[in-house]
Amino acid sequence: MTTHTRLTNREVAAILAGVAARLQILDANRFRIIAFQNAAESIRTLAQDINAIDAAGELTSIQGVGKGIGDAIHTLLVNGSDPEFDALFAQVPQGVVDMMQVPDMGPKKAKRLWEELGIDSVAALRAAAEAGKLRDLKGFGAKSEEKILKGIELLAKRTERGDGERMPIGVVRPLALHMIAELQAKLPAGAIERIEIAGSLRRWKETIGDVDILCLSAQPALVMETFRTLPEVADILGAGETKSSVVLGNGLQVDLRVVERKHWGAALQYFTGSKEHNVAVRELALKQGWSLNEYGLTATGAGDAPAGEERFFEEEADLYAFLRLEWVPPELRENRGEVAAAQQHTLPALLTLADLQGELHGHTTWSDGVASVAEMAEAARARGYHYWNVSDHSVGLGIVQGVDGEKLRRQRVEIDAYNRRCAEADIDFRLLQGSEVEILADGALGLPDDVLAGLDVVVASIHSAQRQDRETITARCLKAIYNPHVDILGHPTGRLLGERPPTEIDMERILQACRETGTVVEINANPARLDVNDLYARRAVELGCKLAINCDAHSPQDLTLAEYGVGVARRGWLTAADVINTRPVDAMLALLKDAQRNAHDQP
DNA sequence: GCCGTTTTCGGCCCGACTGTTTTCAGTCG
Ligand SMILES: Nc1nc2c(ncn2[C@H]2C[C@H](O)[C@@H](COP(=O)(O)OP(=O)(O)OP(=O)(O)O)O2)c(=O)[nH]1
Ligand SMILES: [Mg+2]
Ligand SMILES: [Mg+2]
Ligand SMILES: [Zn+2]
Repeated sequence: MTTHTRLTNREVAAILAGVAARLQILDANRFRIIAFQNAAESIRTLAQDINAIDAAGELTSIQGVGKGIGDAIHTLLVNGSDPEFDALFAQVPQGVVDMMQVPDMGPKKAKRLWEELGIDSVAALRAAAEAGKLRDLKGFGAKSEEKILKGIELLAKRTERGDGERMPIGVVRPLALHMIAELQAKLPAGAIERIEIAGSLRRWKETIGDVDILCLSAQPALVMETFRTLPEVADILGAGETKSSVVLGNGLQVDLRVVERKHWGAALQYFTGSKEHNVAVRELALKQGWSLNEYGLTATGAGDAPAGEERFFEEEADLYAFLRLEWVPPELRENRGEVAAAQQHTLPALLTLADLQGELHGHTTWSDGVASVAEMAEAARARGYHYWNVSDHSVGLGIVQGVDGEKLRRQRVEIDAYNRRCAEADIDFRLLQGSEVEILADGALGLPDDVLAGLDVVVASIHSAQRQDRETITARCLKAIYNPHVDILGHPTGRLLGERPPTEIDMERILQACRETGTVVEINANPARLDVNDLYARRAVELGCKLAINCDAHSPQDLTLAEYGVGVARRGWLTAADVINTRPVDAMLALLKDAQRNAHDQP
């Protein structure tokens, strides 16, 4: 019996991060601080509910959670608070922690301003800087004040955007590609030998903190000068000999690093990250007697090579190979087991965009799509697909004109006619007829079973009453999953990146039910959704589920979004075998039929 | 505070850029 509300993974992670921040300000042991940061990050990126893990007594199985932090989390979950954490939170005000969000304001500066000038909020910091009160402090000058004011402005700009400082990959990626194209166009031919996106964008993370670009050039100064003067650049944060940092008008930061050829391999490895992956690889290198930085390896003397001996790598793969590691696809570089797998040479063969044979969720003018059935089919064929499931919305969705049984009968005629034309022209393409059937508030579906039975592939999803409590919305989806006509659970968590948090749905129970019934879990590739995300995708496969990658296209252009879904899948360690729409149409349909035959009654 | 195909103790990644530092700390990548 608990009297407090259940803490989410995100909330527990935030508390641990808050502890780490306060320990930083109090100048605690730096490894203790890192331990709390690591535990926070680990829990933030956990696919399973921390309460369930605690209930199973398995907290210390979480990477970075040992006895100390494990016990504290347990106390937190059971009592709603932990006395030692409470003391830390009472000791250092939130406002002082908030000050560390200001660029160039770290724990040391925040501590001194707090202790020596009593500044305990970003607002107070701004006032003091504007009044010129900071320059009296040793180590601070007029420039520091200026920088702090600029930093506060930048912070405000970043936080006024919905979700805070990170932007969805779907927004950032086109901007980054555009900047690279501009750079290449503005520079003389040959100035850029190689240029590549690095950082979280190369790893296809769903949100991007900043863009990182690596460039190989014999004229670094020219490249960076050109970069800093691109039209979209609003401000220059830093400009040194090897790297520059700028801010665009929309608040997005872009970092450029320029290197010479012999450093390319190590530099790309470094700049791709993640930080946690880099640390893991560098620790492994040390065990082999080599110190790794962004230039290459230097022997420490602890191994066979004499101390000071250097190794350089023109290609990233050469560096991994030297460390006796399989080359790690960037999407896996999150220190979630990939380094160990690379050592064993057991990394998964990740699926690729080219593996997709068709899609199973998309819309036409029969509901809220902007193109006809034939137009969408042509677009799908142009993508190299061999099938596409017409899954217009069912009735039950307020604003959208739904497709009922009668309309489906007429739509079937149109689909059959298109397929007949393909067959006559000997074209290996087939339209399927389905529905994106609404899971109504009580778990009933927006179409009757006898109508669903006549469809090829049924996607069930939620677009309304998304604020139901955890038990209600989970039971609602379970009911749909156990309907034998439902083939795919569409965008299961309902989140919209930067706009709407996921519903309270218990994904562990949902995924277990999907595995039980053979219901396929969707990776909705629309970059506003990316739902399920990488973590749930990986968990789904662990539990034995199959997945489908769908653009949920409402227009022909939307089909280009598939690459974002593939990014999620690869980050979830998925192979082609895990994703049903990598199969030819008949094999894919046979798989769904099998699941239907083996369907269980809902317990 | 966490962790272990060399360890249950003794490690824990490494460098660029900035400012006022007169020799390097702080912050960030
Ligand atoms: N070895 C090492 N590499 C780091 C560290 N911090 C950052 N890096 C590397 C790996 C990162 O992927 C890369 C770019 O840094 P960013 O701060 O931009 O991080 P990243 O792009 O991964 O995520 P983001 O979405 O920008 O927050 O630099 C560090 O502390 N140590
Ligand atoms: Mg970045
Ligand atoms: Mg960066
Ligand atoms: Zn849809």
